[in-house]
Amino acid sequence: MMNGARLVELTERKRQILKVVIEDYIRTAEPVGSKAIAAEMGGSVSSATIRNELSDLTEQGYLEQPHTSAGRMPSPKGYRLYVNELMEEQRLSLAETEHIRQSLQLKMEELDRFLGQAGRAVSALMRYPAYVSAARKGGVTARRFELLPVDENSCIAVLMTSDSRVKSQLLRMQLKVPPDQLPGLVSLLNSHFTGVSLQEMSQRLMSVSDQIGPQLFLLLSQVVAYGADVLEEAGQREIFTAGASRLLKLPEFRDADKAHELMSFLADSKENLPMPENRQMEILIGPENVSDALKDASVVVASYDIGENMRGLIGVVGPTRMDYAAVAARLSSFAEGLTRLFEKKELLPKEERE
Amino acid sequence: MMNGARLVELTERKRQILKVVIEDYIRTAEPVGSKAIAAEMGGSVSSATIRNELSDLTEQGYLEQPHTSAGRMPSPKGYRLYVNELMEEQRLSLAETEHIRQSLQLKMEELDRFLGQAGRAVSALMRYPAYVSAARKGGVTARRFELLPVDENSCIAVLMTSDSRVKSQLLRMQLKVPPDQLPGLVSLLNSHFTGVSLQEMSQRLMSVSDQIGPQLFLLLSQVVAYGADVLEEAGQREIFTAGASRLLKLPEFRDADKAHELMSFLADSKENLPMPENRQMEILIGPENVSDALKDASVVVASYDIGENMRGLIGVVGPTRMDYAAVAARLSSFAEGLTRLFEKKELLPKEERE
DNA sequence: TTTAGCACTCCTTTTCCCAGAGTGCTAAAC
DNA sequence: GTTTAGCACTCTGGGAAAAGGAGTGCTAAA
Repeated sequence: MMNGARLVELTERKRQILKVVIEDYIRTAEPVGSKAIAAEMGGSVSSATIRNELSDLTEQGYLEQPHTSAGRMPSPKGYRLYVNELMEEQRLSLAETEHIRQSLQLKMEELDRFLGQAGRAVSALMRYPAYVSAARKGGVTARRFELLPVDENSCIAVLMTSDSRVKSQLLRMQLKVPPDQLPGLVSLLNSHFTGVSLQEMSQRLMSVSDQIGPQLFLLLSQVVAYGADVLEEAGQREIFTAGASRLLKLPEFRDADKAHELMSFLADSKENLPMPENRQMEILIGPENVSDALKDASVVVASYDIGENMRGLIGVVGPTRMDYAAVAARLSSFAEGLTRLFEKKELLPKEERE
Repeated sequence: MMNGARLVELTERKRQILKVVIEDYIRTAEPVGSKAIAAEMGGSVSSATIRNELSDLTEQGYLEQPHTSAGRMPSPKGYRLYVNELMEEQRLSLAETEHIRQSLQLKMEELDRFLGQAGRAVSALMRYPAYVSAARKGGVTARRFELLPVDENSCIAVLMTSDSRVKSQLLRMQLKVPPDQLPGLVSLLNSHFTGVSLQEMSQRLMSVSDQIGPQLFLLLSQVVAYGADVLEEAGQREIFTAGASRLLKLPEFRDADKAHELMSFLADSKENLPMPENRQMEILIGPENVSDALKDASVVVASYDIGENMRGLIGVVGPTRMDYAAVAARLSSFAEGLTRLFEKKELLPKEERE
């Protein structure tokens, strides 16, 4: 309904003018004047005409004036229209696609480290701060336990999770357990503590307490506690941010206080960054952001798949006048690349379908 | 020899004046005038006398004047004397010691995560950016391998390193290997590939190539390659930085360009941060830093022990006028706390002495 | 409906000035 | 000989005033 209204609301010329204003403002970070617009539109109309149009656009809330006799700059509403309708999908040059492809060709060792790298790459590419996260699609459970004896006082607990990640840790045993008792414990673990939720695990721990001896039970508790730790951690999302200092290069963040606010938000609030769950890509403009620190900034965020079980988000933070077309194009290309990469590399091999 | 010279070079009163200037400047970030000094010294001498002394101190290079008729501010040489001789070891209040103790009481899960937390804690405590790293004292070798069958196409490789860390990964096998062949492979791994350097490992891989069948050899290579990866990574130091945005609160970094330079240095150059190997604590003042980005900043860095096999560094970056006494006191307390913490908690249990 | 012209507004930059803080020197006092 | 008071001089920081400029809105004519 809003869209229909808009199409009537704005003549083709007004839309064109709006587009010019926004793209100019994106480039220069300065309010745009009628004369500049007239020039940019090929001189087919005079600056006076433009002024009339600008007046209308301002009245309708697409543009703003910092003060009476300044040029115009886009309002959030203006940016929104631009992003929805005016912006041309930017095509990436071959060179650039190649560049993105290459920056993904990094050694990917562990997911955490890799996400950090991805964040830095995106930030470098966009020249804005970026953030990355990965989250499990569903709940994670234990798939398999294993215990390896080291000596009488310690053993290694190995845990494979339902998303095929393997974690292990050395455990010190409070009470000595002879190595030949371990296999029994392992089968107990695998029969009772796999494929169940965290809560369920602690309940089952209680229920088996009388079936085995105290030393074994102590060790069992340790292993289960470790497993619970791993699963809990696996269910959480960690967020990596990169390139926050790029903000300082932008005129709108010359003011140290503003920059500080946003930067410490990026550094600390690993929680409140925009995380749209549904869409493939989302653009949040200024006040559309919930978070207060972001109210003068915009966020472009895309999602990508990590195999079949996980989904990640990768976002870019910039000033409201950020070059939405360019950022969106690159980010979506990057996200696609990530999805493909995780398909191919099988960092997390797909789970057997049951 | 320089020290001897210095003791003669400066009268007690000059030293006192120097101290007042530095501590004033630390507080205010403004050049200090003769009158203020006279007042702070209890009015026992007049400002004129102070001026004479200041003149001398400036000539000797301990103080600087931004321009002819401004107050004095300390030069790096002045700070150096202050740190070496004038600064009083600051005693921490009980409350503060307690605060430090508490900020170490965090869940420490994995070392990486923990170091990140420690960095943030230090940065919050000092109100300056901080960085943390951990490095193995000696080379790391493999201590023990294990292979756990998953199915015909994959198995889990577990590796325990000489510093008692356990790492594991799921391996996809190119060629099928029946599970009952694994034990033999494990004993081969443990007899030939433990306790040796990375280079040695690849040599031995060659030498055993004709002793076993091709499928087994392929798997063996995979495991050894994984082991080499782990060891290599374990030998590297990663550096965590925290609180970089605090720079923006300091008057000397109001200039966005300066702040940007230092901040991106902190974010990127995980390599070039000051890393004194020997001392317990080190203070590097302005130009004493090798790195260019740090030439207008100072660094206080302390080392701590992680069990018996590792050693870490924790540093604070600030303006040259940073409050050396306060930072040094807190940092050293923090480093001690870390050392004790790692002793107690046995995150990395001490290695058996052979 | 478009355009030229013009008066007007408000920001930005520059210039100017001045108060204030601080120095260095000199000459007297201790 | 050291310390101090006094004084002339220097330099900065900040604010006011002025100049400049970009841009608008309106009016009247094309």
